[in-house]
Amino acid sequence: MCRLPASSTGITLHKMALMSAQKKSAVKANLPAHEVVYRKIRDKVLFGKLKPGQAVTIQGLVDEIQVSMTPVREAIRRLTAEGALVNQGNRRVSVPQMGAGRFAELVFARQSIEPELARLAARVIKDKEIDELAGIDQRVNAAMDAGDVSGYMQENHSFHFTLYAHADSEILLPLAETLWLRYGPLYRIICGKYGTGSMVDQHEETLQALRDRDADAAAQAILNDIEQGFEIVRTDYGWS
Amino acid sequence: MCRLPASSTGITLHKMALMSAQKKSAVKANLPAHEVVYRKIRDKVLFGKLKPGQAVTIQGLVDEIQVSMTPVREAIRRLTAEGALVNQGNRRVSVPQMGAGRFAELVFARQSIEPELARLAARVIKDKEIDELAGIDQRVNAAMDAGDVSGYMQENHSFHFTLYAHADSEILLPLAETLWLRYGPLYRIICGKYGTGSMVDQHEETLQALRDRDADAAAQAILNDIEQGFEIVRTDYGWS
DNA sequence: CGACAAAAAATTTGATCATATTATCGCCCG
DNA sequence: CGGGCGATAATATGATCAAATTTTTTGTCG
Repeated sequence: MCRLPASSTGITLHKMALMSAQKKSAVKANLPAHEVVYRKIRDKVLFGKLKPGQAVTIQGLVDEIQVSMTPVREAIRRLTAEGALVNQGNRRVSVPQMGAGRFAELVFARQSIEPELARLAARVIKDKEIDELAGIDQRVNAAMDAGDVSGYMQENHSFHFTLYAHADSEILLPLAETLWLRYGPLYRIICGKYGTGSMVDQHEETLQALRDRDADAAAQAILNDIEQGFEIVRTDYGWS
Repeated sequence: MCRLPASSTGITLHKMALMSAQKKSAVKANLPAHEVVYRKIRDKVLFGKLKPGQAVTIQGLVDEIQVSMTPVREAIRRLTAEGALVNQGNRRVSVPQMGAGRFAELVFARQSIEPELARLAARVIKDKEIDELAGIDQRVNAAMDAGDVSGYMQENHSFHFTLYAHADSEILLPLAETLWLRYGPLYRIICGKYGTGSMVDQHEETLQALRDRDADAAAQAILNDIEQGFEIVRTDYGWS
């Protein structure tokens, strides 16, 4: 899946040293520029660094990151296709805004897709991988205790998608990712308003269901986890 | 929403004549190049003009359509994000192939999303719009009677998405589109193998439910329609 | 002497950039 | 308050660089 290091070609140790000197991170240094830009903006949307309605310009990103226009354009097209950004007709793009109708759609879609991913994952997940999930949940709780909103959102995302990744799903998983991209900016506002203290999750119940090898219980726990997040949004915005 | 014709700038009749001579359709001639390329490849995937596994090269499209690399790259990135194409690691893209597992995911996703779109649409659709749908269904049947596989697939797509468009959905509708993009190449093979004679649909039942203002019945009719298509695939490939 | 395999050159394809072109927005003036 | 003018940002192209595949060459072994 990932781009393999070019070990088959005649890359010498000398050249490797040169590369790692030029680029910052030697591990994922040879990622394409458009991929780097994509991930950068994607994470900003996903973790609420960008507000709903905020404009995203090509040249702004060209200045921010040091790349040319072409990779930025590609990244923006991709993000628009994934629903992380929207085209505003007059060739401008911005972070999408949400109303009651869109939120209802988002609720329906997440409740349909994510429990199924949890169910598929529960059937094949190994004990060792459950332990890894438990470790992520500890970091979620730590971030909540520390009042670290940004860290909470990242670790919470990590918990869900580390679980879903085990479902070996090439269709449902990308769907879930687009839904989280839509949810990110809104959820960040809610978290900022109420703080991490009021956040509750069903991660413990999920972990227990996984340890019991009970796929249906895992699906139900994820459904409950999602629903608890939605409930805060619903009451705050009055979207009942 | 659409790009307005550049009437504000100093475009002379002479230049207009030149443009319409160069471009085929004067109506949507001023679409961005990347959009044109995108629609071209998208329709090819959707209606099965490209086989599963078939490679799609940038330079091949540059030669086929007469545009530069940049718009083609953007179109391919967008289509990859939508699942119409897949990245094969070594920076090449191709039409995705399907196995039993992916097919099961596709079945689940379409059965979850599309009945809901039909339900939402049924609540707001007007009589006149139902008549329009009935007209499309007649064209579906005409294509089936004529044994026109390509026409059948286009009109069938038109029937579903003309209905879904009334749902006023910005989240579920794009999801359904990506699922059809995944389904297109596979379904084209099946249609080619068995011909349009063996195809059956639930469009009449759907139309009746819409006329009855029965949203649940409309959702059920679409669910049955989808299921009938899947059944042929299942038996042919032995994916039970 | 022929054939297979490994290595190297060549061609093809993809990625990035700098630049020209074109459309849109904001502002000023009538 | 509306229409033209300049600034700004987006689109599209061709050129350039890098990587991967294919083809050719070469050497060795049967």
